[in-house]
Amino acid sequence: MSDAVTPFQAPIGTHDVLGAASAEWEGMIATFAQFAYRFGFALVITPMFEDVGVFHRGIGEESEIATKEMYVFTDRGNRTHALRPEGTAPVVRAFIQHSPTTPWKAWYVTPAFRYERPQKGRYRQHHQLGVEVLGTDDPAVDVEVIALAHRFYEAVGLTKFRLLINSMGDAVCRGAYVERLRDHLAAHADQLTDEHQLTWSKNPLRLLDCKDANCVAVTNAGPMLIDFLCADCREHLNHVTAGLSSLGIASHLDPRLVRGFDYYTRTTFEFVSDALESAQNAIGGGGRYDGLAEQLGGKPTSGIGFGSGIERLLMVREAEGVTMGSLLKRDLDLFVIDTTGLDAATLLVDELRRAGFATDRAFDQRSMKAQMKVADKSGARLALLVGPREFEAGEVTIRDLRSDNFEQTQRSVARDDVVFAVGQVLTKS
RNA sequence: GUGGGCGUAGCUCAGUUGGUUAGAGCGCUAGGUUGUGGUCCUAGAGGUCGCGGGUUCGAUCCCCGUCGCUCACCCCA
Repeated sequence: MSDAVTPFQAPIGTHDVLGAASAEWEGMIATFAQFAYRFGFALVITPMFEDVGVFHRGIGEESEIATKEMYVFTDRGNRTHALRPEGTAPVVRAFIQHSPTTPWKAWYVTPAFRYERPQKGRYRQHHQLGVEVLGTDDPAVDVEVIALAHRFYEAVGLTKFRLLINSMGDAVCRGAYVERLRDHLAAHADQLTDEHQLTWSKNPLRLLDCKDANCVAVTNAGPMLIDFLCADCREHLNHVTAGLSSLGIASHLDPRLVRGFDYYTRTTFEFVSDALESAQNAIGGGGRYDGLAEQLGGKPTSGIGFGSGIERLLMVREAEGVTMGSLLKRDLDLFVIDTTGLDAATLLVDELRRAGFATDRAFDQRSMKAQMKVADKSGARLALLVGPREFEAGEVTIRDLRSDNFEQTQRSVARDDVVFAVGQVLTKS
């Protein structure tokens, strides 16, 4: 006797997508792919894991993600790899490795892994849609990337979201500001929360992201980067906000906006949803990373991108009660019912599928009634019946499953005319 | 990493102040209709009451542990 085996479950913080959710996912990804194509982006696929250095040098060794959230492992060849915690660094690594002509516009859809306790809208494996543009620092590209995100959100039915924007400065002005901020924090360190006692000197910008009232008070009283931008950075930011404005896209300057990765320079942005009560209200974000390629060993190359969480988008869609329906039609055209006990369905289904119709069938020799039920649930427009009578006569019965008076509209056609006949019915509706 | 809530059928949930065979709705299967779905009726299948240990004559219920889910902190998509 074998012992009962406890069934395996998906690992903590991960989830399977199937059933009703799967069409939403497929629709979300297909819609994004369509927008990316429309905006001139091509798909890029990079490995799920990289040398851990790609992320350490990219997102910053002191960042939360690098220090305690990455899935780092050693392979059998003693190489230290990390599962990708985000989408940008690997794409930039690929850019450096292959030197495509610039501007290089790439889009991606990928899982991202972070070891953290799951909660609403936060998982150990989540999925991101995003784009990157390498090789130009034209503020018009910033506008294009942000506009792509904005138009995409609109297309999937979101309405209650805001665009927050800020500038992180560049090599010229950011360093000087960080020193000033550090000095300010040093003078008020006693007012910061315990967990920030180590953070403020190592990564002072992180403090701007804190929601603790005392921290907010301290940083609000201190210097703001927006006031210390060099002339070039200031002009760049002005170009971006003006460009967005000309497209009718409102942006809200948020001088406190900083993001979780160290690689950002100049334009930084985040889309937040007002439809969510929860703490996880960011549906996407990104920014410019003009120093990243160099940090990863490449030639100095400007870059900008954004990423958006699929789980978050679907969550917000639900929270907003989007009524536009499924993003993707996934009902079948045809369902073949075969009660001959022979291989009539096998041949008919193959012919119909080759002709381009979405077609399915039942198995296991079930009764006509049972097969009809399955046909109905499949969402198919037409049922094609082949019973002994049709088989003998060389015919197929076409039944409109979406008609109120299907008895009247049911008719038989010659077996050889089926493709033509269903084509007529399906194109005129 | 820290803290709260919750684990009963595929799903959503009742229930037992500890006591024989644990329930409903939906879903699924079959029949009513010997070749016809969406309505209706009938029947059936499906549960080690998350798992392990303890207390007890007896535990799905009480206690402890554990695993998982969930929410919040932190952080982020």
